[in-house]
Amino acid sequence: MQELTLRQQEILLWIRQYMADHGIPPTRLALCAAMGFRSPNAAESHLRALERKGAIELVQGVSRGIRLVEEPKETSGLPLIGKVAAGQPILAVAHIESYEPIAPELFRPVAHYLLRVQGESMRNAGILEGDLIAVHHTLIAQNGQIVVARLEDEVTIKRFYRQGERVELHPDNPDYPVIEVNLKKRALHIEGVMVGLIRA
Amino acid sequence: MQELTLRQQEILLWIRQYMADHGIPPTRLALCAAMGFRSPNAAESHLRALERKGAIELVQGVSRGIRLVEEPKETSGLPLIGKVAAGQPILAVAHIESYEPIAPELFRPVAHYLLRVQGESMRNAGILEGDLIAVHHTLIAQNGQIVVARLEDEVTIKRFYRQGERVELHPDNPDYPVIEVNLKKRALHIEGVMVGLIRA
DNA sequence: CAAGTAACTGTAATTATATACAGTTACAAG
DNA sequence: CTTGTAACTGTATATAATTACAGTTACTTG
Repeated sequence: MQELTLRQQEILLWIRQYMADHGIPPTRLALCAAMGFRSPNAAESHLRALERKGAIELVQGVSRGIRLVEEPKETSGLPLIGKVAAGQPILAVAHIESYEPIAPELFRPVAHYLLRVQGESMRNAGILEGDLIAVHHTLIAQNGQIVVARLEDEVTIKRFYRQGERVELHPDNPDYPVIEVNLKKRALHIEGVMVGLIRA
Repeated sequence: MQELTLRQQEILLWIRQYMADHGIPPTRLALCAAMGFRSPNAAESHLRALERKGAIELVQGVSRGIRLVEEPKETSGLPLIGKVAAGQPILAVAHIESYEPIAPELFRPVAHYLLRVQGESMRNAGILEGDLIAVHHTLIAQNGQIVVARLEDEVTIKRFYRQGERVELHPDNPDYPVIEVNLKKRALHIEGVMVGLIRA
């Protein structure tokens, strides 16, 4: 959205207020009356300007055909992370598929985001492909916890075991191999620990 | 709000959908087109009826002057059902352990309540002891669906298969037996179907 | 200083929309 | 059997609303 002039901001604000009050968008004439315009064309051209700048959308030929273009707001809920591209931070906005209406406090410790599970490597822990796991963002994990780990730009969900410099990432599925990591040789980052699961 | 006729419910539903889609209430003519009316007065009188029954409000002289009257909605969240005592309806208030902050619409079809899982009989379906399953309350189930069933006062979660009078309730765990029911001999009630799962 | 743009006035025409009035059909209840 | 109501058809009309066209004024920018 382009920057609005002061007057345009004022008008956009009024439209928002009108819609909150009346449940429907205003007409050109209502805008005239509110702003003190004597010409409906003043309203019209303001609306056109707002549309040009991406603040609203106009549906032509339709009475009250004004749509607010929503700002990407943070709803109370948890961001759902889909596929994570290699080498990018997990919480990059680009990865957010949607916000799910789930209270973070449902989980203990609180969940920070949801991650869609790919593959069946944690099948025996009751984690299936397509499930959403709730993740608490933390850098430290206890032995035996299920963690979201990043191993050389690859994000994976495994059970975490550490002894000194040696870490083992265990799948909960005999068909998958245990991953052994020597922290001195390969970079391993804990992104968070699993605190819950949603299957929708 | 008074009770609506089937047709009125249908129309109210359509209005809701229209508003969700377009961001503005519909006109009488739009309602006509959608419902197949040939007369705008059909739309008008339906709207009047809906207003009389308190489902909507009409603002006279104003285009698209239709306001939805909000239902006093329940505590947003889903009731969590713990142990169900034998012989009692599953949704008895006495069984409600708590309300969990989860939107029913997270699941499709919508969830009506959560049920705590006891036992490991559905282990291979990724359903573990202590998990909460989201249940859509319905009396009909399709073959293969995971259902909440009541068999002689006992509530159980199993996969449902039916052929005529014979029903099989399959666990997803080879350690548990398949339960066979002849509907003529034993009473079996479907309480609902599983639509999701929460592990907190 | 010319050109572009924001922010308007003023008028007019067309179309979108609400809404009244006069009926019809079917069904349920007293 | 009448009365009431839901669910419409069909016509008509006033008014609500959009939108085009022709201007004006002030300010900013190359």
